[in-house]
Amino acid sequence: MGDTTIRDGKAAVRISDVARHANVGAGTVSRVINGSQSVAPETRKRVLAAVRELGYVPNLVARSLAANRTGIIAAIIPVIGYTQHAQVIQGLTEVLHERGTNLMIGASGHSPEMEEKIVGAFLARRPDAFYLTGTWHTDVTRELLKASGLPVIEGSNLTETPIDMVVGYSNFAAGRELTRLLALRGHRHIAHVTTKYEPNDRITDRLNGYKAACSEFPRAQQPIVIECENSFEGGAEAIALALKFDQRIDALFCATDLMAVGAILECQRRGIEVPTRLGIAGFDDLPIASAVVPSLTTIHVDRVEMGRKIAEVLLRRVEGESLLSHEIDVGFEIKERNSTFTKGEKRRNRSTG
Amino acid sequence: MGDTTIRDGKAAVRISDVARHANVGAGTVSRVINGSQSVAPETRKRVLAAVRELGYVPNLVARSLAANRTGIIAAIIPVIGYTQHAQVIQGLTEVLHERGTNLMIGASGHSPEMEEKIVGAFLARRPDAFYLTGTWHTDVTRELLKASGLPVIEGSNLTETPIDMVVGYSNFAAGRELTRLLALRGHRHIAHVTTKYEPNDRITDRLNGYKAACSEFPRAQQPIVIECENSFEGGAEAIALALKFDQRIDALFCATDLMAVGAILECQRRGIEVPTRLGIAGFDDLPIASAVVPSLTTIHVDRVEMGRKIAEVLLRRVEGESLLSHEIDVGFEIKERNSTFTKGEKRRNRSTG
DNA sequence: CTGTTAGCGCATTCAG
DNA sequence: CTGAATGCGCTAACAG
Repeated sequence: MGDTTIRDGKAAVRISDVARHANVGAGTVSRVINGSQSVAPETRKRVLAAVRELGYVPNLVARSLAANRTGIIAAIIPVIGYTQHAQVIQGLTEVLHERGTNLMIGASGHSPEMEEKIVGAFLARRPDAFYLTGTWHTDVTRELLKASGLPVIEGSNLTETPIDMVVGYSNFAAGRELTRLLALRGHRHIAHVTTKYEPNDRITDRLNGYKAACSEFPRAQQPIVIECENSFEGGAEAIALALKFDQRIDALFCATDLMAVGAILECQRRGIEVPTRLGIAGFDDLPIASAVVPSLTTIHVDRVEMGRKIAEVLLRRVEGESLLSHEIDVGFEIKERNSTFTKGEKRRNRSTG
Repeated sequence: MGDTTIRDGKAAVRISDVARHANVGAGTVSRVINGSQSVAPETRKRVLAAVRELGYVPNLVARSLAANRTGIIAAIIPVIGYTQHAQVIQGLTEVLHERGTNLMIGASGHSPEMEEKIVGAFLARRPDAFYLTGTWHTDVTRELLKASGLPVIEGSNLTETPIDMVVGYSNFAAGRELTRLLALRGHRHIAHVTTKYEPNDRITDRLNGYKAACSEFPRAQQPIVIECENSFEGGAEAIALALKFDQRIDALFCATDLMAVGAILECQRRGIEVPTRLGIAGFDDLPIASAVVPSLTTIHVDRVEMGRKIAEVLLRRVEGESLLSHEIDVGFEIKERNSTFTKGEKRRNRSTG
C-alpha cells in the first residue's frame, strides 16, 4: 500500500491526500496551509474543507527539512528544578507556544563542558535559535554557536562580549547597590556569603559587586567572604562560620535567597535577632523571601517577563529582522524588607558576644 | 553551487560529502554513524576519519524524516516554575541526554484545554513518546494520544484507566496515611486545606484520602475542608479561616507544602505554637519543608528518580519492547518531623479560647 | 560487506 | 492563480 504509517500502523494523512480530495495540487494545499495570499478564495475554501474532513495535520518534521527551518528553539539552563531558571523557561514557552514555535530544553548541571555537549547535540536538530544561561561558556561552545549563524541569547546577566546578544541585568551592579544600601542603613560589618560549588558568572559578579562597594566605604571595609553550599543548609552553616570568624559582623549579604533564608531560619533556631543583631539580605526574590519571618531584603528580577522578552527578540530575529542592540538590560529592583535595617531605623548597640 | 546552507550561508557538510571524502557510498557512512555491525573495520576507520576531518554533524531533521523516528520525547507539565514538576523533568532530561534523545516541553497552566492544544501541536512534530502530568485529560487528548499509537506515560498519580501507562504513587493513600498518622499521634480535630484554583487529580485524591481517614476514626470526625490559594499566602490565610471556623481544630493537613509552610510562618507571626497548639502537615517535601522552624511533617516522593524511571520505561518502549505493566507505583514516604506531634509525645491540653 | 536506488512529507521553484 | 517537478539530507531495501 502507499499508506504512510506512524510508528506501527496508524495511517497518517499527507498533503497529497488532501490535494487529491480537494482536486488541487499539493503545492496549492501547502500554500493555503502556510497562508500564502496568492490563492483563490474558492480554492482555499475547498482545501480547508478537505483538511478538516481528513483531519490532516502537517508533518512538521518534513516541513522542517524542506523549509530549512524547524520552529524549535533550544534552551539550556543549569538545573530545571531551580525556580529562577524555570521561571525564565516558563516565560519563554508562554510566548513561543502562541507563535507555533516549540521549546527543546537541556540541563547543564552548572558545567560548561556539559553545556558544550548539549549545544552540540542540539545543533544537530537544527533549532532556529538558542537561549543559554549566563555568560560563561567554553570556547568550543562559542565557536559552534557563532559558526552556526543562529540567533543566540545569553540570559540573566550582562557582558561586553556576548556570543550574539545578551538579555539580563547587571549582577555586579545589583550586588554593589545592595551592599551600599546595607551600609547606608547602618550595617557596619557586612560579610558576603557565596558558593563555590556552582561556579558561574552571576554569583561571581555579585561577589565582585560586594567587594566594589566595600572599597568605597568612608573607612574602607575589608571584604569578608564566606563560602557555603548553595542551599538552606549552606545558609545555616554560614551563620556558624560568620560568628566564629568575627563577632562584629552585623550583616550577611547572601548571594542567593536559598542561603539567606537558610540563614534566617538558623538565627531563629539559635535565638539570634534579625535584623537587630544580624541583618540578612539575599538575591533572587524567591516566593519564600517575602513569606519568611522576618521577610527578606533581596534583589528582584521579573524572570518570567525576562523569558517572554527573550522569546520575543529571538522570534523577531528568526523572522529575519536584524538585531538592533547586542544588549537588553531588564534591570533589577531592591526589595527592602524586614531582615535588614530599613529606612528611619537606627542602629542599636548590639549585645557584645 | 551544490552546497547546502544552514540559515544564511554557512556551508553544512552532508553525508554525501563524507562518502566522497572516504571513497564509500552514502549508505556505508550511514551504517557506521548508526553503529550497524556489518561494516569492515578498515572501512569504518576511513569513514570515521572523514567525519572528523570534515566536522560532519548528522542532520537529525533529515534522519527523523527518513527513519520515521525523531528521538524527541514530549513532556507537558502544569507550570515549569513549580519545583515538584521541574524535578521530574530534571530526571527525564538526565537519562534522555545520555541516550541521544531530547526533550520538548510545554506548560499547560493547569488547564486540560491548554494541554489538549499542546498535545496537538506536539503531535505534529512526531515525538517518539509522551509524558503527561496527572490523570485528568480531555477526551480529545485521550483520543489523539491513543490514535497516535505512541507510548504515553501519565505521571505523579495512579489510575485504573491510563491512556497507556501510569508511573506515580497513590495520592489517595498518601493523604489517608498522613491523616491516620496525625490521629494516631493524638491530633483530634484535623482540618484539610486544599486549593480549588488549580483543580487536578492529585489535589483531589489527597482530599479524598483525608476524608476516607476521617470516616474510619473511632468517633468519626466530620471532615473540615478549607479552600485557599496554593501559595504561602494561601497557607497564612488558612490559619485565619481555621481558627475562625472552629477553635477546636488542632491540626491542619495542607495539600501542598507551599500552603503548609505559609501556615507555619503565619503561626510564627501570630504566636501560635506549632505543634502544641496546632499541628501542621504538608505534601511534597519541598526543600523548605526540612529547613523551616519547626520542620514540616510531609509526604516525600523522589521526583527526580521518578523522572529517570519514566525516561527508562519510555525509551524501552520506543525501542520496541512491549510494556509489561500499565502501572508503576514508585511509592511515597511519610516524613514525620516537628510540626506535628511525633512518636512518644503526648497531647497536652491546649489553652482554650 | 557495500554501492545504488528509492522514498520520507513537505516547500518551492517554474511554467503555464 | 495553480499544477507539476525538484530536492531538503538521510535511512532502508536491494542487489551485487
